[in-house]
Amino acid sequence: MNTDKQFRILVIEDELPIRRFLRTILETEFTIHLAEDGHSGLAAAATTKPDVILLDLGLPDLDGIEVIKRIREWSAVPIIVLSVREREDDKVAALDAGADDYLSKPFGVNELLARIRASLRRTLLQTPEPIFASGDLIVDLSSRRVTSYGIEIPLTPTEYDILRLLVTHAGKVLTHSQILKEVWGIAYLEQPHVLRVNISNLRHKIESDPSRPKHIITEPGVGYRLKTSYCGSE
Amino acid sequence: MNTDKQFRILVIEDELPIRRFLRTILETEFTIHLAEDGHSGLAAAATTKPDVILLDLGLPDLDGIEVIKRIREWSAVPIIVLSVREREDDKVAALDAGADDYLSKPFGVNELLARIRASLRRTLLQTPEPIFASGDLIVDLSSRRVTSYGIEIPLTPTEYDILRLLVTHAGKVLTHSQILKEVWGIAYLEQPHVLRVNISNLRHKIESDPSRPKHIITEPGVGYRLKTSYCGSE
DNA sequence: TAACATCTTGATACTTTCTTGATACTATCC
DNA sequence: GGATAGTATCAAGAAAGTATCAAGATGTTA
Repeated sequence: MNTDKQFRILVIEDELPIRRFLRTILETEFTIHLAEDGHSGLAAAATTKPDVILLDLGLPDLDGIEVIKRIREWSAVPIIVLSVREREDDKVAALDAGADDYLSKPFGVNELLARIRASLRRTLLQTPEPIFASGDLIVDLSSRRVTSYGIEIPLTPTEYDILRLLVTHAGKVLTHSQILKEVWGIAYLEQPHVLRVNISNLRHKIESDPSRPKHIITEPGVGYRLKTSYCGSE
Repeated sequence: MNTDKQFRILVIEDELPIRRFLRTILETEFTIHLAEDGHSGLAAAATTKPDVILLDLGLPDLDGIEVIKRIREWSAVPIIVLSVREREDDKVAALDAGADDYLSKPFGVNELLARIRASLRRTLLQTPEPIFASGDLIVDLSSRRVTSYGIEIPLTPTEYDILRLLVTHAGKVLTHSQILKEVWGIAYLEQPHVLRVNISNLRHKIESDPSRPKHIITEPGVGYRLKTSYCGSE
């Protein structure tokens, strides 16, 4: 969240006329960033750290629902969907994927502005940074980077999924079944072995002494927990 | 925010058929409270502490905008406006008064449900879970952590299960059989010994003087009780 | 197809937790 | 005081859960 009065809005929209139109009506009140497809939109969401995202569902390269999910992996920024799709199913899918609001085109300018204001008002109170830091370990969910003592650590997709889950619930215990369900799906609920192997591998990458973990704590009989604000010397 | 799965929804709507309709579609998933005019709606908002309010703008006694403003004076509960008014000015006025969303009648049932879920999801992120605190002892059920004098205490699954049971019924006496049934299952009903051993172990971890327990009180011949708001020196 | 990274699975060593029996303590009643 | 019923503690073996290595399976890329 930006502290000055000028909030940032990211517009992800492939049609040039609408992009221009949105910029015109928004730029007097907000700082505008524009992206014309899903991939550059995702990149811009990470780099420009907008306070609100306006998203068109019909992008040329990525499905809009997919864009919402990918952003929701690391950010709680308000997402307002703008779409020509009027079908209720589309609205439900977008909202359940993590969108905050859904406006059908054509929409009224003042209504859009009012809905943006409503979103901003809600998030003014709270917005945690999507960066987890604890001692030597830094996990930046927006850029998908993990570093320890400043050195970048390459993680496999599965390892990163586990770590992301732990980071988004840092400090809390996640049960084996919770992790298995989120990372592998419900079919793997009864296979804690695969989780243990991956936790072991993860520890060998991010812990300085894997046999005495400082970050990923085992809660015997229950699950694992990512320790918050670990500060060396113990 | 309610901790159980059943969220509360307050419907403020003067037309009986719509009230009935909303109750029908919502009551399988939520606990529903109904109010038929502005004044009783405001009163109900204060007494029932809903997690979401559905508000009709066209009430007989008070203007809907006025209702939103009055609620916003003391509460941040999500308000979703349901209205036949299609004019953009009405939407802007409602949103700027503090409404979170605006749905024009007639609306799709699934869209309404999705927008309710979106509102609940947002508020779920920012409301911290309640914790139990009594003197030196702090039990945080949401992160499964127990601390005494700020020092984290590792508990075994069984010990934690017992303590959780005591915390969720803090102050009340739990009989031996109740605890045995909940923690070990009905097969262990006649084995109070295993419970005693675990209570003893638990006390040695969380009591500063296990032979004179301040937290887990023995009720001879009955069971055990977790003392609430113990504040030292007694 | 080869080279590479990743995932799954099995075997094994290791650690923690649970259960059980023996024993000691405490309060109450006679 | 002694008996009794209920309670508390200790310690050791059994059971359950956990960590690690490494080989085979799978999939991806050039």
